[in-house]
Amino acid sequence: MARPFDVQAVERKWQERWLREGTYDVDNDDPRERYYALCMYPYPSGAAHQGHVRNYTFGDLIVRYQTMRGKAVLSPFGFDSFGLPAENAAIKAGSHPRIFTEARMAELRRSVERLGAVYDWRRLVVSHDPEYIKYSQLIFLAFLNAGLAYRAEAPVNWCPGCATVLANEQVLSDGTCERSGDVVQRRNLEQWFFKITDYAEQLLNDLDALAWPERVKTMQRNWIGRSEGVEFDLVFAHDASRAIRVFTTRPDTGYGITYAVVAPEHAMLDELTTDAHRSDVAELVERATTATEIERTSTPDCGPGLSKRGAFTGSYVVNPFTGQPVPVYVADYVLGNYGTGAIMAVPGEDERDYAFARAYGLPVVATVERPPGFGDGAYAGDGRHINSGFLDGLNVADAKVEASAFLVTHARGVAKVNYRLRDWLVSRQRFWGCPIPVVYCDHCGIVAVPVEALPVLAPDDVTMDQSGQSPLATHAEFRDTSCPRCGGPARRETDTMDTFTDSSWYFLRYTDPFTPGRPFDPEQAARWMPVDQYIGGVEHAILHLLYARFYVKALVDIGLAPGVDREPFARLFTQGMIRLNGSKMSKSKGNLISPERYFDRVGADALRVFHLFVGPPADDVDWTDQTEDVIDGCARFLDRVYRLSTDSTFAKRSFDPSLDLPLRRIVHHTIDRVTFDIDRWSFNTAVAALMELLNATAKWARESGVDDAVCNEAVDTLLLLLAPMAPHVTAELWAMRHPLEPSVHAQAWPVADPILTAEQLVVMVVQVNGKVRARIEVSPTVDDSEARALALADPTVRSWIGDSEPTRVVVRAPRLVNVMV
RNA sequence: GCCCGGAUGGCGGAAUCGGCAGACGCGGAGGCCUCAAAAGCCUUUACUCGAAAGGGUGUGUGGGUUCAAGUCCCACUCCGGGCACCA
Repeated sequence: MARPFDVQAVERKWQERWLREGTYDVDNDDPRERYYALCMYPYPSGAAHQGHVRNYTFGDLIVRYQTMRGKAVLSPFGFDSFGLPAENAAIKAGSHPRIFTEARMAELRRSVERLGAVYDWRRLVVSHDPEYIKYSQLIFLAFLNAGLAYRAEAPVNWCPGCATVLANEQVLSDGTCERSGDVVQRRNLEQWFFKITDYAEQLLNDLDALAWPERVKTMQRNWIGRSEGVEFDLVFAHDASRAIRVFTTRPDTGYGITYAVVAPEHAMLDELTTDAHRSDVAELVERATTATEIERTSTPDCGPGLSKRGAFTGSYVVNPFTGQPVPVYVADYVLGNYGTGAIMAVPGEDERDYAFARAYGLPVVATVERPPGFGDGAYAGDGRHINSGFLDGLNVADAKVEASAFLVTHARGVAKVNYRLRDWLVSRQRFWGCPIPVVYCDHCGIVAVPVEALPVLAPDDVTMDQSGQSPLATHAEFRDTSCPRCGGPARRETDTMDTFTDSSWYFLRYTDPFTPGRPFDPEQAARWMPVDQYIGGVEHAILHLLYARFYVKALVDIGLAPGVDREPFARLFTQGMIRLNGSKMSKSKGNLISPERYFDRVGADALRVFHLFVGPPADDVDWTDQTEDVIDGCARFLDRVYRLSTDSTFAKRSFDPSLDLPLRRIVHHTIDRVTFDIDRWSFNTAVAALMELLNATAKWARESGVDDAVCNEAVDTLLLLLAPMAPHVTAELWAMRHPLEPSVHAQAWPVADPILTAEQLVVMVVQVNGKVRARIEVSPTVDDSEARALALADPTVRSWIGDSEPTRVVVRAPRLVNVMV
């Protein structure tokens, strides 16, 4: 494309100036109203891809727009620089992850600068920076001190591909690792956990007040999975002093308990199992505990597969409602780590119990009346209770209340709330992460590394392989140490922390990376937080966004962030993903379309306008054969802006209201439209409005000649409104037109004149029998009877009505009249 | 299976409240400029009947409410995403 100016030179010039002058540096004592705009800090995977471009284009638009609105905008940048890909790449290259990572960081930073996105680089935060490590460890120790970090043996998810354990959140629903795709195995290992479950209730309740996409909030609610019910005892039939404890959300169905089930991991399984059934039970347990998640969950719900998934223990417990003994089974459909690990089974009202009962020939009792026409199977809906003694005739809600009360008095019952959410497993058997700052002493046990000794840094000369133990464990000099408490021989923890711990507080560090000796000054953090606008991909809906919420609440509670809002992100926007031929564009799929190519060919401004214009920001973008043409179209639009702004060949004339007022009205209407659209994140229509303004101004200048003041108002307004979207070309044109003024981005956002935005004439639609038959220009203030008279007097309308009298006339002045005949 | 989204011209999309469907752009067609091309500029472009004036049809499918439905209600189809033995 032949361009009317040297795009590359202009973009380079302004990028250098913004960087050199620190245009978007903002001090903590800035007196203006504060605004914190943040894109999720990126994993440094090298030069930016289109997903980054889209993200930072939106973020930069907000930063520049809010600055023009007169706010002190905090716009920081950083890198989530710890993590597995760097470690794996380093193993492959025989190099150090730091070398690899820092090279990728430099590439990404270069891309971001070439995009023209502006940041306060003084606040750069990097996960693997020793300062950041120090404070990540300080926070870990504070959690440990507060009882929020603990070490426990538990069945955990082991990924053979990554050679490390994973958090539940990192295992996909098909039982594979979200990163490597390997089938995750279950292992019993001693690991570090964070007590996120202490915050389950708050994490759930506080979602309500957040201005987040409903979809993301729903995902978090489902993940937390609150359920209310009753925990109570099922006493052994042969020994009333012993009992298994069960949890249920349907105490009302208690008369329908026809058996009970314990999980294969249940502590009392051995006690329950009689000699005659010992081998069957052992076989089932063996199968269940060695099975991968996939095998355990992929078996069909009914049919022959089920016969392999449960076994009778030989014992009986008593149904507290009927007093009758019911058999106790062990089955893998009951999970050891939810509720009490044991259930009362009600096949009449629970689908899983029904399938199991069918497969094992267990009785099914209906305790809730079925609606007419209901066939076989479990019925989970509402209805009158039947076969239920004192509960008969009650609906489900009322019966729950009565049954719960009964269990409280007769079966040591207590009301109980359970969550699906598990504690966050944070230790990783990998090298490239933040070391966990504790030592193990034979005398003193687990001892925290003293704060003065932080940071605990991993040595550089470590052999990294995928043996399954932490690479640090093989480094004797690091591993072997002395106990900070007794001075005796001790061993360092050699696991590192999940990288999601780093991304759980970086946004706090941004608010004050300046005060020495502390992660951040709580006073500064409290002033900037919460983030006013957080922008990122929806793939973090549960992982990062849940962990960060937990961190902030915990940091406030343990005194590290007093006064800081308990929710980190007031508004969240999740952008759509970019697809190429139907599949997500990603580095791992190797189907990236490099932004660099477009920076070189059409410039950053054109690529930015494309990402804004292509569709709603929340929607996915399909990168197709047409995309190249659309990007060229965006470059063409900017070229037209350039030509119009620099054209001095239009015929000059003096002000003429009939020629100039219509254009001025368009200009001021456009100010309102663009402002409204940016505020509601409708960037595509904001760009369309600017294209319309450009077209209208060019047509006006060409056809009627120009009055200088009117022309300048139109062009300058266009540049101001376009400045957050296409910062380079607008900065250049503004500087050419106003060499003595501050730059376009330092100007105030324009405000529309209400007199000019008020409508002068309205097109009133006249329908006959609901079909548009005429359009009449009317004053916006016409009342209903005038509108009706005007409509009925219109010759075209008359011809459609003919001789007949209208049966009804609906008038909505000044917009519409509908005549029925 | 459950829970969320979505379906509008050849394509991406627009349409704050139930009130002109298709803004804006891409692509296409025609024209101007040019020796010619590129670039630029202008006109046109939902489908359909018609020479035209003008008419009819039209927002995934089928019903409904309404003077009026892309928009609201009911049922369904397809596509995308999330969750999935959580008792």
